[in-house]
Amino acid sequence: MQIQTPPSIPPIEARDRLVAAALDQFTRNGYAATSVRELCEAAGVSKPVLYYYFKSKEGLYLEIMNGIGQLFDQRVAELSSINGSVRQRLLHFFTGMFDGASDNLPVVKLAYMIYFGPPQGAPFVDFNRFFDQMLKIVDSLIVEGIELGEILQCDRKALVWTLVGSFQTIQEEQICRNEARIGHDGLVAVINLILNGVDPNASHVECTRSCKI
Amino acid sequence: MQIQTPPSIPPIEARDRLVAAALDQFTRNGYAATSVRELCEAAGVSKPVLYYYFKSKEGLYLEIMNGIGQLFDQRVAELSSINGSVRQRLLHFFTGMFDGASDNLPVVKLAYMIYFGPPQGAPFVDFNRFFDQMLKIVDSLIVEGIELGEILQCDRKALVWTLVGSFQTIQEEQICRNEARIGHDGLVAVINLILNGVDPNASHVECTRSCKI
DNA sequence: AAGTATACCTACCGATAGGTAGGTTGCTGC
DNA sequence: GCAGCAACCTACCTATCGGTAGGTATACTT
Repeated sequence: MQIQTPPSIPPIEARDRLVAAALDQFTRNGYAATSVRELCEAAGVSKPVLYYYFKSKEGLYLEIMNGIGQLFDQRVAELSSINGSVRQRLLHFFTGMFDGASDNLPVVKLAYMIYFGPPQGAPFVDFNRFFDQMLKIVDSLIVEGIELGEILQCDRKALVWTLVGSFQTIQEEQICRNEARIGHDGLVAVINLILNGVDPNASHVECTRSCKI
Repeated sequence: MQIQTPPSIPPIEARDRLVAAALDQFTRNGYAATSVRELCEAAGVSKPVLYYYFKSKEGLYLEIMNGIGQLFDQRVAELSSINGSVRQRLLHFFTGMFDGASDNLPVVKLAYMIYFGPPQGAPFVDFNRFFDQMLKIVDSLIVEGIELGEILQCDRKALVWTLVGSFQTIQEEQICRNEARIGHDGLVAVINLILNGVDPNASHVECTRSCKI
């Protein structure tokens, strides 16, 4: 069988090389600005091979979208099964999502590009469900925290958006900067600062304010 | 002069119609997936007219990018000239940026698309300066707040990222959802929740915690 | 040995891309 | 009145697009 593998490409299957090339090229250039010719050159195959495995450019794109969805679902499942205080579970959830994203930066970068960017003629993929699911999980944990007296009665919606919003922007910093100015440790500091602000046992967390009673 | 203006387009100059069409089409479809033909059809002119005014597709794109930069700079200047407490100035700054963005959603949407998306063959435009400038302004205000005793000594970097991160995600919600689940009032609630958490005079803002001294 | 399936190939298709050549019309200034 | 300019036009250019037709080579099954 003729295998026209350029020496620099490891001997993986043509199909996998196409997926890898597509992830890379779609992240770098976007859907519309990435040609089938470029994808096949990067994968070291001819164009009919792409059509043989994926039926179309769009088919290859959807293959990658399905992969992203599965990655996210798997990660969320992994992070929903620890015990501890609500604060511990919130920290575990956020840092787990953050580290998972940092280990898959190209995939996450593509997901953000699609979330914020225009379709570019690509088939529609609704990434809102990722964000929505995060809001839901964090809200559940906050409800539990309030019920257990770990979190002050406060504007729950504001607290959810503060936590998820901070997380989101720190994650975005990893994607949009070559050298991120804040990372895992900064995320932990942010989550702690927020939760310290709504902690009923404030003296427990180094309250420096002089309380007026 | 032959003006082939479709009846639905108000009689504004061809150049302005091209800019408006380009903003709309680049936001909807992205740079690469928007053809010169589509732009000219939307503007009601023939292709040479675009080349007459902007020299190229790229030239039209850069015209819009310059406009975005100027809008942002003007807005920041407007919001930097009020008096009041640090909290009042922070609220004014964030709500002013938010309302300014809400009044120019297509422009902000395009800016986000470019910030998160790939170049798509478009000339590079560095939108980091917008985000960087926000970080800087908020950090200055927090430094002042700590000096004035309005804000507790705390992890300043964490506080900056919490405030700007929450703002950013709430603004992103306006862009990515047809019906945003949080808006101006939610933003105010979030900023207040964060600042309440680092307020030295906690009882002043309805502290419900029982302090242990 | 022959037929079938898989995994690839080259050559080519019609359509559209970004862009230009060469032109027309109306207005303005001299 | 005419030259020059601004603001537009049609017709056309080359290059590349997404995709297919028709094929080859190898391995496997009968």
